[in-house]
Amino acid sequence: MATLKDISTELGLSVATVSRALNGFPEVGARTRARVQEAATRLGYRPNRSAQRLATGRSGVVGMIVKLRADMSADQTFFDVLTTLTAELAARDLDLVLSVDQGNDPVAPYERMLERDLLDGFVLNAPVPNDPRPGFLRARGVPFVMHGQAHAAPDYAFFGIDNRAVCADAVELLASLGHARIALINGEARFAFAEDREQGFRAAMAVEGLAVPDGFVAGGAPTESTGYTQALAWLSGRAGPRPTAILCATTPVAQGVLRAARDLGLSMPGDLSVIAHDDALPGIRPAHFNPALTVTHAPLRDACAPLAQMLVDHLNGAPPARLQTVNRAGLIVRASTGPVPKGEERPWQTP
Amino acid sequence: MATLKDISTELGLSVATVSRALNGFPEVGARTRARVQEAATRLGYRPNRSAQRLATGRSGVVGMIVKLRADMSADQTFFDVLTTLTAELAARDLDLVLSVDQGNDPVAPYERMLERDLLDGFVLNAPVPNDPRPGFLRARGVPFVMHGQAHAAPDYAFFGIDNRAVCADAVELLASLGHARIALINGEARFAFAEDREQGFRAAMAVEGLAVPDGFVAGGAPTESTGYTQALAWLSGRAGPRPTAILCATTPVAQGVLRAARDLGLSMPGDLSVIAHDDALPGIRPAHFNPALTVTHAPLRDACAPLAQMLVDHLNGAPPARLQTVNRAGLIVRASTGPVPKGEERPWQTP
DNA sequence: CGGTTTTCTCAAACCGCTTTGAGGCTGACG
DNA sequence: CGTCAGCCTCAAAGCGGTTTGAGAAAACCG
Repeated sequence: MATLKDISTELGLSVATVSRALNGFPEVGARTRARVQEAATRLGYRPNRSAQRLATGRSGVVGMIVKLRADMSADQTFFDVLTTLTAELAARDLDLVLSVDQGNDPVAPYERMLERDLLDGFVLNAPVPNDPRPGFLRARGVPFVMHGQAHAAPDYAFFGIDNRAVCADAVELLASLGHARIALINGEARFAFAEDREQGFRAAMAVEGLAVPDGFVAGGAPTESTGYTQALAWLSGRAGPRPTAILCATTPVAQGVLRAARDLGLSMPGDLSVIAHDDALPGIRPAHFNPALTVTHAPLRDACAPLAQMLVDHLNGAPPARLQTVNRAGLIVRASTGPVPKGEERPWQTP
Repeated sequence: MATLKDISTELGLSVATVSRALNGFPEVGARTRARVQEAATRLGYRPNRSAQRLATGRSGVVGMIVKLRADMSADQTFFDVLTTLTAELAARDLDLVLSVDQGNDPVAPYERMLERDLLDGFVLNAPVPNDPRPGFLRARGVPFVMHGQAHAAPDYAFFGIDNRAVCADAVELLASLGHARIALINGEARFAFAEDREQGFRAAMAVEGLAVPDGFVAGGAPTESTGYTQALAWLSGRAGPRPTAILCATTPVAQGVLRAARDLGLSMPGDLSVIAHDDALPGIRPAHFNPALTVTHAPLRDACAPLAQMLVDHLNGAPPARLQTVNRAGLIVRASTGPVPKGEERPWQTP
């Protein structure tokens, strides 16, 4: 493997000039630079990361923590982000190293990774309310970007979607179709996004003048069985009048809801409207559900390029508070939503 | 952050002595070593990885390629291995960096990663017959370990299970229960493990004197729908006499088979015996299937610690041909296998 | 044409650690 | 007491880059 010195002797230049030429410094002449670059590609020169890091203090490696549950499984959505992010970072000459963690202390794995003394920064995900990680990393002076929005106006770099709007848009659509009894199967309550969605849901329902009785906002793991179980409970009518529409946190949840409705002999959207938020995970096709699923659509994957770029900018000294993006999910109306069933226009009684 | 030099000046020693004391070299006296270690902990010394790497020529980072399919999804089993492997490597002071690839050239992504000049070695997985990767990496002098066994007696380090025995054990169990019409839903034919399993299956059937007509060895993606579709085809009886037992490549496939059998009103194990190979993926509980699934059991995860250790040993100069392990899957008999149904003991006609 | 900028290039220091080769000190032995 | 191991320690040379301060060459100026 060719080194700077190889190039410099080859060309009769000093290593300093070669280094500058390659790194785009202005002091080096155009002709010299061209010669150097030609020689570099010809000799197959690749900077040695360790040497670069030693000299600059930067490694070109960033980290991410995989949170494992007790059963050793990880969040399915994590891997979609992981793979895309890896590719986006690689395109920007950054490598991503993983670390897995099963513990309860949210910052300990970050601390351990920092001790390995390899990382330039972190990508965080799945923020929770009052997440301790940003404070910890800022105190250590470690750059990071957050996937997801924990609070209004954080002072760090993040990419998120407007989770209040996700539910508000869905409620607005359903209300315009005459629905009054709308229930929500939210994500796991401990995550910030779920908190935001519930707020958006309740606010939009209030705007429409609709009640949300206790028990018709549920939460749980983003799985088919969560949707099935919860929908069965609601639609059996034992908990009071059936909802005429159900909002689902994810498309697998919606699959469960659809199955429950089918099992109960309900037609869609005749008897029940279903709408879900769609993270656009690979291998799940809401458009091919039966009926085709109406969704708010915001591919998780879309966050990766912005996050990668933010992290690069941050590492290059950009002020993190400037590196913030909030996307809005798009509403895609398909066949799973329709007008409220005749005779079911009555809202729930306010408790 | 304290450096070696800080310690050396603090103690009036040279950096060389301090380095040796800390790294356990025999030339340094016990008293000196104790003093150095005390000072190191007192000053909070941490060796600078980059400097160590620059000096030793090793980075402490190994790589792995994630193969993405056209739909951007990755093999589910990959992530189970990935997380466990990451943890096992970290325990041995190695970091794992990923690279994603969607191309057709099997070695190109490895080449690209090598160009980044960051890696000490690779972990490969999912070998195919005549896999070109080992040859490529050996030619480059890059250490690697393989998860899975591509051939009899390769000359590189690998960890695998005896895939012939997986099917042979299953066939032997079923034959002992009187089954004669045994079908196989194998994994994707392009992988080496599937080839081995089919060989094991056919060999064991031959030993039992049982025929395997065309069409009763299928293959496909390791999914529930593969199992459902294939089982439906076989069990409907349109393709000839039903099999009385079905071997499945994975537990999700078995789930599909169970569903198909239920849909057709078949009882298990009364009308049909089912057995699967169980990779022990998190979140899948064959013991809780209905009926509880008989399996050959070999957690993919079990490969990770041996692989990590092999890679460490290899990096430390152990001859790779010595670093080979073949595990044997355990047979766990549960409720999905039983005696052949009365009147169904007749084998298929040899074609 | 001499003097001053500007432009380009270089040698050398440095990052923090490992490793080599040499030398000083100790004690045992003759 | 002189000598020779053996034990300990040291200075110094890398590892492969980046960065500084200075000098040489070229361009500009009056």
